[in-house]
Amino acid sequence: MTITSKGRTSSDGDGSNQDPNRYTPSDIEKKWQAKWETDGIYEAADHVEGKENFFALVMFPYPSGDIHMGHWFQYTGADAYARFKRMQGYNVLHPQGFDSFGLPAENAAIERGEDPREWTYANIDTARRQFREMGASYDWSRELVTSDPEYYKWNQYFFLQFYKNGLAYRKHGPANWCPKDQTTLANEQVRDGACERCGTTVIKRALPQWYFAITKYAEELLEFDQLDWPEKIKTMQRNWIGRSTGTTIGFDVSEFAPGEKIETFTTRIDTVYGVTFVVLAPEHPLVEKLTQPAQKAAVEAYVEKAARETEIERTSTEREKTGIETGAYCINPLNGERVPVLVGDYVLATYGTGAVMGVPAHDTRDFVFAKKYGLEIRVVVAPPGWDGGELQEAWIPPGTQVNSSEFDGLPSTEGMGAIAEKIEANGWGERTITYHLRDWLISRQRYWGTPIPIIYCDDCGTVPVPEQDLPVLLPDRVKFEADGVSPLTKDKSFLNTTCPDCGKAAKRETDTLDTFVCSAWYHLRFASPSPGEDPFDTDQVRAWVPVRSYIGGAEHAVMHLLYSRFFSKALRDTGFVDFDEPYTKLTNQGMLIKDGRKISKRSNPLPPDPVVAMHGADTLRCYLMFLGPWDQGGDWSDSGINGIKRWLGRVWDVAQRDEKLLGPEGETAAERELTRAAHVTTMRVLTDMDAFKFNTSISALMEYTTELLRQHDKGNVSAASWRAGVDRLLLHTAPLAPHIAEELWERTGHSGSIHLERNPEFDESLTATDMITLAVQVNGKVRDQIEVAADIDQAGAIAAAKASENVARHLAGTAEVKSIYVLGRLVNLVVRPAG
RNA sequence: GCCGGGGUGGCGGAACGGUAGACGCGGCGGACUUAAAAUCCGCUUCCCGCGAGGGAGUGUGGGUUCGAUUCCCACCCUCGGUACCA
Repeated sequence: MTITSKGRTSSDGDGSNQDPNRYTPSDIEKKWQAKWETDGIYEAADHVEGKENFFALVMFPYPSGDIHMGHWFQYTGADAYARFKRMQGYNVLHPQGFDSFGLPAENAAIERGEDPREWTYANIDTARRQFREMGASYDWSRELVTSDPEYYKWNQYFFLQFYKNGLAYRKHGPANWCPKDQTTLANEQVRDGACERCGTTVIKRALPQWYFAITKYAEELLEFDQLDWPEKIKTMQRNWIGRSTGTTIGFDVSEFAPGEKIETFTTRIDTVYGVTFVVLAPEHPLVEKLTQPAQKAAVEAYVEKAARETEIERTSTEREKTGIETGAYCINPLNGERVPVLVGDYVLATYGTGAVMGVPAHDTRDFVFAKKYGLEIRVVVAPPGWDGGELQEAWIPPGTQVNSSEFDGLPSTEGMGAIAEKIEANGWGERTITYHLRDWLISRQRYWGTPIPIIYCDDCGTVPVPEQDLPVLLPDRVKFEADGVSPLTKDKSFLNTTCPDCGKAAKRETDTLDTFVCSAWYHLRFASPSPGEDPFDTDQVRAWVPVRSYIGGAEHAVMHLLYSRFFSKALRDTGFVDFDEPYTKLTNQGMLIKDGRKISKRSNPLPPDPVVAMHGADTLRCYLMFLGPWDQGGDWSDSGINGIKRWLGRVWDVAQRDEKLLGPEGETAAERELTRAAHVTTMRVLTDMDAFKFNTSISALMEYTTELLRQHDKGNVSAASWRAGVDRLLLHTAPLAPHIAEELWERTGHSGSIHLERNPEFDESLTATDMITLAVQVNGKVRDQIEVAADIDQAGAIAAAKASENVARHLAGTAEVKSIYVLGRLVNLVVRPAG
């Protein structure tokens, strides 16, 4: 086939045509993927003369099966950005790996009788192949797999460092338990009272469990000044940490339990004179001591019932508040009043002090509760204009202190501080800050995870595994039994060991670490993949971290992202790193949906492989990025992909047209027009790519492609500027469609990879035109469009506007009020009826 | 309830306070073809009009402005997140 000036090439990929000039994605994509890998062009050196390092990280996948379209959406966008930054002249590190520990592997193993390790590593092989088909620019030399002993060894190592420094501890107490997954869960992994993974209602179970002391960093984790993160994620973290300032105040109960006080926490100490009862959580340690003989049976029954209920049931807003009297009374230290002590299941043992002061007049829950049990409702913060009558509902906003002894008449906003001061001065309590954030529960009663490196010895107690004995290897070929209990508890060769201190027989800890421990520091290992005897090399980490661009889904806002921040701070305080934050810039890709619903393997499937086979990876990449603003997600439809395919076909065509048909260089209008289009395109593409606006980048490139084709058809431009234009098009296309760009770069006579080239530059002064179109408005309505010289002045523009026939018609019979000229845009003639 | 997105043609979506609908899909018409596919060219917000042109129009109602998709106020819908947090 000969390519003529009108030459067209077909871009359908049926492969039946052997024409070497045909765009056949499957051929060129395989070819380049292999070559890039052989040449190692995406492997990042730690230091390159004259280049600034840029760590472009994307959240690594869990290898639970095929890479699906949602992954493509996320990873092609992240890859395009990394490629763009590389072409901006940065020394870019864009690694990939697998977060391969976790429940799905184990569940699959139980369901299908497969070994979790085999299942996982088979999935990883598939995922690796699919990533290669995507044409992503990963530095595979740094790949990491978290279930490899050389990785999880360091989870164990860090656990021991944290243990030594008081940042890891074991505690016996109520923990979230998922009955289906047969394991405890961190608070962050409980959504609406249900297991984040399987949706099963979570119950409380008392167990000895390991924790990381994330709450020590609660205050520091609220600092986001250094972080260029989406406001949404920062807000979610703030809410999760849940800082509230208030006052703890003790209510004396020595009449019933000598020397005891009920500590309560409140954010509304201004209402303390309105306390008419105090409620304890059913689990509160004082419940038993305070309950009077007459109430004993009833209270015990109530507490037992509450224990059987789930947190969702107990905290449902629809549910009626219930409570029961203990028969005991406590003393409000401010006014000496004796108020009843109740037990109520709407009070949570895990928040604040596990006891609340009841102020029905100024708290919605207390109001309902008081109405139900006939308790006094005493107004102490009067609403504006309050007549002293009964409230119809709790008054929450500020007001004026009443019934509050010497504080009467003060605005409650001032009463708040004054009352707190009095309480502190008298030693009744103190101003306190509480957090919703709990310590990170890291124990999992499951097999497929990092073994916790602890040994229990009858004589020496809890003994950490010595560092030189790491890793504690996860045993192979374990047996899974129907009871769902972790095989580690039954594997004698694992379980039985000797005490490192005294040498006597001892038992290993059988719990494994939460998989979120793996992802809390993986970026450090990417920066330093083979450091020898250390978890990572400090200089290498310093070269790359903090991560300059981190990409991932918003669903990790309070799990991974919070844990990772904690890990950075804990590693800083244990002397491993010298920075505070792991990821200085975060971008969330949006969600890819189809038919208005999230894509899901079962209910709404959308496998990428058939699309790649039919259209090619470049087409799919670009299509996903063209769907809409990438950070807001996309709406998949099968039909639209043709538009991208046609565009790439046109790129293929335009790059290979015969330049001999074009003329010599000269200052022609067509030449200037082509130059202008070039600079406008580069300006748009550079701006948009940097802001993850791949969709508008692509539309700019589509327009530029059309312009190049049009100019070639006319044949009035020089071969040199034509060639430069094609180069520019290919360079801008390279991050988005890397294979076709590379193929055409080679075919147009370049040596070396296009992906190691620099982005084209632009000169803003060359983006201007000689003639411009001005809109002419009369009273804000467009009445004509006029062509004028670009350098026209205001008077000239207004005169030209008035010369328009249609404009003149609308001006007839009016008097001029004023005329506005917006430079290069429009003229607005403001008039009113004459006379 | 509270906190964040977002409501624009038949569809996905563009628009520094300045010609609303770029780019693409789909549709319609045409070229090429024996024919079809592919490709290329043109048209395509709605209403009135042969046309020139006119009117309406960015979820709703107000406001600021010469001019508002854009800024302000009130509200509706929708998608995420989150909550007896004392």
